[in-house]
Amino acid sequence: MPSPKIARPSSRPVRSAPLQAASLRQTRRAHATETAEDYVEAIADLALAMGEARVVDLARRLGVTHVTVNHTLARLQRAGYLSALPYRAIFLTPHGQRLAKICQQRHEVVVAFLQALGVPPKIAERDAEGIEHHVSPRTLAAFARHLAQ
Amino acid sequence: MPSPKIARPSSRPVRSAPLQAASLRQTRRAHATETAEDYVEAIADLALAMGEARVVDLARRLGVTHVTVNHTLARLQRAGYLSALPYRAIFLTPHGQRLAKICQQRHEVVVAFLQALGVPPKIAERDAEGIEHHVSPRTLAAFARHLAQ
DNA sequence: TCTGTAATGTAGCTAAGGCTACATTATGGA
DNA sequence: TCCATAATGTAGCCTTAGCTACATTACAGA
Ligand SMILES: [Mn+2]
Ligand SMILES: [Mn+2]
Ligand SMILES: [Mn+2]
Ligand SMILES: [Mn+2]
Repeated sequence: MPSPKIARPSSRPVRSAPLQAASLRQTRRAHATETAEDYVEAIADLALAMGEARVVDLARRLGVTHVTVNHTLARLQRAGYLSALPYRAIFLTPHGQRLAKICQQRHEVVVAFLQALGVPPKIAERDAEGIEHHVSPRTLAAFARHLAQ
Repeated sequence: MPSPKIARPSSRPVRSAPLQAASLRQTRRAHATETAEDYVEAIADLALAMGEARVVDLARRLGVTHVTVNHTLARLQRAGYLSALPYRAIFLTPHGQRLAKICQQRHEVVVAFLQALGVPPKIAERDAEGIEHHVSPRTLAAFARHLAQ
């Protein structure tokens, strides 16, 4: 063992090790589902806007190459979020549709909330794309409450 | 080419493909620096609380094994955030200290802001751990403004 | 009907960030 | 002084998520 372990001389609010560890675990868990959330949301958006979701459109919207899209779609199909046949459009399963709806709504609330705080629209959109995945139901409710004045 | 590309029959606010792609790129960029931010913040906290930061303490606080800590520390050392010698404590470089200070302050603002909205402390802490990395300067300023009433 | 080309798919690479299992070192206390 | 053991380090594995380069397919229009 190194040595002292004396009490901290600090004044800053120091989170306990267990709470911080739990928080970081939760953040990593959120990142693990983040890709699924963004993909199903984009697929639902495209289906609504253009009738169907194709790989190129997804690649354009997600800012990645079509190779990355293909690779990820295979994983999401294995996970049961969507179905796809070679050279055909992509369709959400009921499971994927449920997730998409939740994500669309949460996305809108986060963007609206940031804009209500005075954040410019494009910056609000940018920040929301990351923030949304770390907003718990309680926090989302607080955002909605604030929006309703 | 598939076919129609007819105008969308929707009413939902649909973000443009370029804006959404840019937002997602920014989110991925944030995730790339997120580990560095959490590590230097934890190292600064530990240095203050216990005089020095050791691998076991970091592992406990970050909720990962000491192997993961070692691996990541090697990368962060290469990136110039910290210095470490085998079997010795870890120290932040001036570069790392600068980043740590920014992250500590931002973290506190985000937590305080969520709590001010009525989010319970532990949930605020949990969500903040993820949200903080996606809060732009403009949004952080908006949070601070709201805190100052 | 045929075909040029856009869309889609595949092979194979990189890096980050996790892990278990095992090896090595440092040191507090007997 | 010396050693048990906690701390630290290393080897090697996995998954996700990017990429380039190249192969294949589908289909709109000539
Ligand atoms: Mn997102
Ligand atoms: Mn979104
Ligand atoms: Mn964090
Ligand atoms: Mn994130």
